[in-house]
Amino acid sequence: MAVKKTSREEILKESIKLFKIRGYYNTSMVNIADACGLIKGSIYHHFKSKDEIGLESLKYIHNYFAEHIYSVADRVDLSDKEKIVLFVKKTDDYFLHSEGGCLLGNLALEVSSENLAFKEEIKSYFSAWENALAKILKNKYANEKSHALAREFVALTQGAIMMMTLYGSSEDYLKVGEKIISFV
Amino acid sequence: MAVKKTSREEILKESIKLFKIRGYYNTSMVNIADACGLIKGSIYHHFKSKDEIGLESLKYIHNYFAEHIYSVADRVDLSDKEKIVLFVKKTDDYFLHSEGGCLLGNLALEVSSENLAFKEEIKSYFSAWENALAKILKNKYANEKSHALAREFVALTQGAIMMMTLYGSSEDYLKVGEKIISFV
DNA sequence: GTCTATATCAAGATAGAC
DNA sequence: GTCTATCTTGATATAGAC
Repeated sequence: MAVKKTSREEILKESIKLFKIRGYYNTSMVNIADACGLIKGSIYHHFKSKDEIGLESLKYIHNYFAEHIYSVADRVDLSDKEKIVLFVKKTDDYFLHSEGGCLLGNLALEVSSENLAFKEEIKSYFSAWENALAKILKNKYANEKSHALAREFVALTQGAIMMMTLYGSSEDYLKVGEKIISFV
Repeated sequence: MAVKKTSREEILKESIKLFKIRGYYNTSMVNIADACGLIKGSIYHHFKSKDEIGLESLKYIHNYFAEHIYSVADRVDLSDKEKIVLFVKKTDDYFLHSEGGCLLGNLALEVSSENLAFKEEIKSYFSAWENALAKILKNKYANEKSHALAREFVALTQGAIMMMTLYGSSEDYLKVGEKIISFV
């Protein structure tokens, strides 16, 4: 909840864009510096390494989802149906405007077997996503069933984002959201 | 159908393993050469560039799927139910023993927005997957519905592979196959 | 906080000996 | 077909001036 927009946050935002589109290893400190209107060396005043930028980028997105999307599951002023509709709407708003797909999903496949810290952060992000969905499903399904459905929806969403990114069409992605809603 | 195992194919097989686990950009010519018991420069006798190895790797896997898995949809000696069961069994046999997940799915997220030739090959692989599944579904569902279901299964499978790779558990992945079978 | 300059290393790729 | 040796480029990262 920082009031003042920090330079550190600006660097993270530009890095996230680049990591999603170019991939992590294929994004250089020069690419990041260029996007920020800085020179390569200046980035090291804000971050001590590229890996730190990578990990902070993952945490930044995870934090955004936790604050703005997963939190919907805890709203006491909404019915379950309203919760899932809002949840899906917010997820759509994010991914339909996120060039390059899902950072955490992308790096899950590219980096996670090489970098344990990245891997743990990515697992934590997906687990939180599952838990939030399961919470909304719990009044209608048993606990285990809720989690199984939630896991399936997360996987389906990631697969749909992959296809949307690859084919440049959001049509099938949007049907996933409708499907999730229909289960509540 | 080459009788003699070529050195070129050996290099491809080692490269595919490395690309899946380490990622494309993070795999160097030295990594590939080491895995083949060669020295870096020797690889260039077989391939003119790393990008050629990458593209040939994608085609190699695509060809394997077309020959051994997608072809099941054209079997005239099997019922639709037998086809889908065999299709899923062969898919499972592949991915349950494929450390690092699906090469084409991984590179879809890492490389495809940077390399058009890779992107086209990856799209072609997923389209062929969808077409094969849709062919098996066509006797039970309308053409459009068959393709919509097939696309959904492909996306769900890719998402499930992502989660299987990340969490190291095949439990949820296997349920996807059962689900596909239940639709025929 | 950003710059210039540089250190160090590893990348992709090529030439030519054996 | 594999090797040694080398070229060139670009990577991460650091030191110190402004």
